Amino acid sequence: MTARLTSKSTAPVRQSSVRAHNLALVLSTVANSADRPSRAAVAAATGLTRATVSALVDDLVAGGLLTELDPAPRTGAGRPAIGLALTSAGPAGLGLEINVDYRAACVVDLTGAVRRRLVEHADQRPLTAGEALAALGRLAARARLDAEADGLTVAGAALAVPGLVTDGLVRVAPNLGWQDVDAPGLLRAVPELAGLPVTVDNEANLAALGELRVTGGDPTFLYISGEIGIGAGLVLDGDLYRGVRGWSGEIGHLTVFPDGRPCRCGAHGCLEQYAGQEALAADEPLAAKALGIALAAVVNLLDVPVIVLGGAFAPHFERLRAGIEAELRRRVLTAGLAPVRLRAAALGADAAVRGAADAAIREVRDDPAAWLRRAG
Amino acid sequence: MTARLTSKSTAPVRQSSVRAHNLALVLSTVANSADRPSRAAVAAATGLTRATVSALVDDLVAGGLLTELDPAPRTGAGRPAIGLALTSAGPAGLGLEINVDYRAACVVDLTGAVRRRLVEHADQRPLTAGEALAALGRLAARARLDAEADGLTVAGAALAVPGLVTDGLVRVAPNLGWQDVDAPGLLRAVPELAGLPVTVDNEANLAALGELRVTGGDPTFLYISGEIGIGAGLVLDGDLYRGVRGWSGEIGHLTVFPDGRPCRCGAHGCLEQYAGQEALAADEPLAAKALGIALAAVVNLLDVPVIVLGGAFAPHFERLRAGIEAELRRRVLTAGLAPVRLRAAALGADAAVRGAADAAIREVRDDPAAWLRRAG
DNA sequence: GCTGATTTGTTTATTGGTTGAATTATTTGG
DNA sequence: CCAAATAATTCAACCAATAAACAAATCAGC
Repeated sequence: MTARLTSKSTAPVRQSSVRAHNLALVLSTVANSADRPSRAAVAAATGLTRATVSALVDDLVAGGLLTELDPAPRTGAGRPAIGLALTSAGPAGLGLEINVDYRAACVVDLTGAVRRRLVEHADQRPLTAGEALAALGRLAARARLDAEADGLTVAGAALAVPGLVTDGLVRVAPNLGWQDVDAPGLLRAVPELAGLPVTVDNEANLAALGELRVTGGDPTFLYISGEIGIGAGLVLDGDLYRGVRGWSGEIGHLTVFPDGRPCRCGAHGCLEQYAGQEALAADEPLAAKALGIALAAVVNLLDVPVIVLGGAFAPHFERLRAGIEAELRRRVLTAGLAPVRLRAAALGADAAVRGAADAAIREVRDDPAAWLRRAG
Repeated sequence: MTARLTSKSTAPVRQSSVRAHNLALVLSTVANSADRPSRAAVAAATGLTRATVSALVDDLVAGGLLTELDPAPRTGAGRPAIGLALTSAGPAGLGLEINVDYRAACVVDLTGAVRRRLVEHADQRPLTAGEALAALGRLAARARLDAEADGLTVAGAALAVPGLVTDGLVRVAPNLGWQDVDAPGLLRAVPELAGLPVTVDNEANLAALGELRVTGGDPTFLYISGEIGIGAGLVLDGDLYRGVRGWSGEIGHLTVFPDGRPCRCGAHGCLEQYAGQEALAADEPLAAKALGIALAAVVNLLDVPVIVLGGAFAPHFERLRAGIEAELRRRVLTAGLAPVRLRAAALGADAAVRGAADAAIREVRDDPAAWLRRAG
């Protein structure tokens, strides 16, 4: 079957786009293979011819994205295959996070392995955005040097922040006291990071992306993270849904009890008042019910088959589970047809940094042609 | 700028895919141009060369999708341009709808003009699914013949039903008394419809798609329709989001008052109990508040900038507006940054049939290469 | 230990599709 | 009537995938 490629892009397609797509296809096929596939196996899996796959693989090997494994896995007769695998010495993603009481950096290589992890505990609130980002920049520079000492090349960085992000601008991060901060710009100002592509995103979004890497099977799920606020990251078919302006996932302010407790946002009965970190710590009896009501809304609306509880929810998972599931059974219209699956997050407090690093390396995985061009 | 084409498809890309994409690109560029663009204008708009555009346009003209307009719009010096426009005599989409008290068919041509509209009022509930679909099939056959008399060729059909749809199967349509009905199969059994590609979808989804065509500017919005139940269709960036199993948009069973009135679904406090057709007719005082709470949830979750009230809500729009907007202002976290826009639907009761016809003709617009292959 | 079967990977000619430059066509303005 | 300008077409070159033939490296059987 041939691809349709009728994506909504208004850009023309040339032959080089074909190559770019097929390079990505080969790379992801190798990445998703359990064992080390041969060129022939990749050809069979993708539908491309062996000749084409050979040419593509040669480019990817030359560009340092794939490696040929000498002791190839054998079976039956015939010329022995050459195993292919993602290289662990090529490009790497640099994940960064800035939060209320710590700064963190994380380096992930193309295989998804965490190669470096640096954390500095310190209250960020007394600092200006510029000061905090300068300090984070120093941490990032150290991580980059460390990574390069390991033979890695940092291809790009992504920054996780607890706030609303639009067009690379942190519009507002209440818990940090930030407003309209050009975080990527300030980071790139650090000499050791000059020229590095830097993106910013909401921490819940990136944590969801981190969970995706670990999750394996489910490409569509809602990740809900309880930190100071409650945020959610929605992954639809392996891609983050960010909303039109990047302001999606504000599940903490879903109304669960319309005339309930007043919330700092000005409304009444927000989920955050019943299942926020303080409520959880206080063993608030309504937490599970409130979560169940809010999550049922998400499922009714979006038909999300899996919900992952992360952040501060993860440690309370077993306690909350029954209550949430009871509400889901009652309130989800299609619960009878297929129950919603509830899971605790596999990653802990470092989900967001980890996800940020994944997001950065993902750019290379999704568009290897761009990397090959850069690498020359 | 070149397209990346790194869609998640696991299919290989060949040169023919490039042509398919660029054919669609040219067609949609012509469709979205206010005036009749020349080949040169299309080239400038798309980034393709004039030579390529000429070749593509020739194919589209030969295949009966575009027409050259003799009196081209003139300006300044130089050889006069040949205007291009979608043909109104080529392929057409056949929209079908079956609902509690009527059957309907609708033919829309490539330009989006409604060319035929047939409605039969009759209670469908006493009929079996087979009987109802046979009757609808006769209506569809008539619409098809009428369309062909007008020089149109029906390219495909889409059917709107008030129920849950998965993989072309109507899993359950409570108000019709249907369960696990292979509606496309039964329709194709009608001799005059043999060989026609038929799809099924939920009525709210298709109504949303119908509204998209009329709406013009906003490619992302939530359409909410109050019929017997309350359904919603979510259009993200011009495409319908159907959920993983096609069960999205069940907004009628969002919880608005957790311990409120019992609902036929077994839960308590569902939106439907406060803003359903009966509640609206009875001038239920809580309708606007309930709608506001539910819609605020959607916006917080998905960052949808526009909400369209359709179906039974449209006539009550002015009465409900202030109440809904007040709740949105209170409960949407980002309301201060950019208010949610609320609109009454432009289409009336025929939104779903109309949307179904649009969905059918959309297939041709999105993949003209397939049509050209079929047309020979 | 040789021979044939088998599978992997590469080479080569062909095909399909876009590009860029040159060419032709048709108008306006002086 | 000619020059400038704009539209559309033609044609050689290029790029990428394909199909088929070919080379390489192993196993199985005698």
